[in-house]
Amino acid sequence: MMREAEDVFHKHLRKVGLKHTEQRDVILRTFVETRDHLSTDELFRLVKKKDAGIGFTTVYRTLKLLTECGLASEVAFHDGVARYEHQFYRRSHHHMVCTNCGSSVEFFSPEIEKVEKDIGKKHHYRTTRHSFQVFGICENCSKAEDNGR
Amino acid sequence: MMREAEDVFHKHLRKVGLKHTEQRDVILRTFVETRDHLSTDELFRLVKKKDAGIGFTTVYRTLKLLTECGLASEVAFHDGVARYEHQFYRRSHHHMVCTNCGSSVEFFSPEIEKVEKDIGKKHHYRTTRHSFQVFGICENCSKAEDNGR
DNA sequence: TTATCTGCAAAGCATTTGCAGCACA
DNA sequence: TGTGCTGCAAATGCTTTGCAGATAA
Repeated sequence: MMREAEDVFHKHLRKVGLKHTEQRDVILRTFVETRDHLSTDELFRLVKKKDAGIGFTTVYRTLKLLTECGLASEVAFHDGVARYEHQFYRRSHHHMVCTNCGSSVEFFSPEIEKVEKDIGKKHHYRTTRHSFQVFGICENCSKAEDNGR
Repeated sequence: MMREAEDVFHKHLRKVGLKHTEQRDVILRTFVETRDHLSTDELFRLVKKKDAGIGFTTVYRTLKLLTECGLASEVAFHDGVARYEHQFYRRSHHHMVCTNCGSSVEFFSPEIEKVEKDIGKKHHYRTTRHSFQVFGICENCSKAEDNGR
């Protein structure tokens, strides 16, 4: 998986005439090996542990590159920061976020894909993507609330 | 409709011990009579046409108040600005946004409500709301693209 | 009278960009 | 050898807050 991600990334770099650098590789590897929804800043902190010399700007710009070549995609948790997750070999999925503690679960829902298609057809839009998140309170937080009473 | 919106707003103000001012009324009226998805800044510009003395901050804070009492709700178009729409007497609905020209259409989809409920139950979340948007290219922009070739 | 409101200006914050020196090809 | 890269610092753009004078109750 890591190998293939690197392949995709390096091909993309060559294709658009950009260079292959040590920093970009470190950032890609850190991103792919993390199973989470990272903000630019969170990824930056992880990258710094491996190579303290890499700056925020480089992480920020590399994340854009990863998004361009389809390795990363933005997910909106509506908490004021952009988050990214890796899209390598992953089925289309969605997130449910706990508005109390910020934890999230992923789920798959073919119905949603169907709604996108149907609505596009109905209104003559050529749809490209959609965004769907569910918000609520997770089991743990619900319990904690009850105990607090 | 305007009358009822004012009622809800004034009751809310009294309830939380806030005052009824001319500015707040102008902002409410402007907001309710506009059928659109307004950013704070857009609403501010409309309000200024009626009363040039009203400042951005007041619009911003009043929009928060309207959201608190359920008259407004935030919609995410993912373009970096917060947008609001009025919720008075409106069925739950969603948006499809053209990523080229920014225009949008509204649609209703009971399936989405069902998915929220089902997923919440499955993962033991007490769901409170969800966010769903479809993105694509509208008919006009598609045509314009074709003509451009 | 007095607590709240208003509008200005300034602060916050995440994101983006300009630039001088560095590194890959 | 030269174009692109890096990281710093500063700019940007939207959102939020502090404050002194104004206003509703």
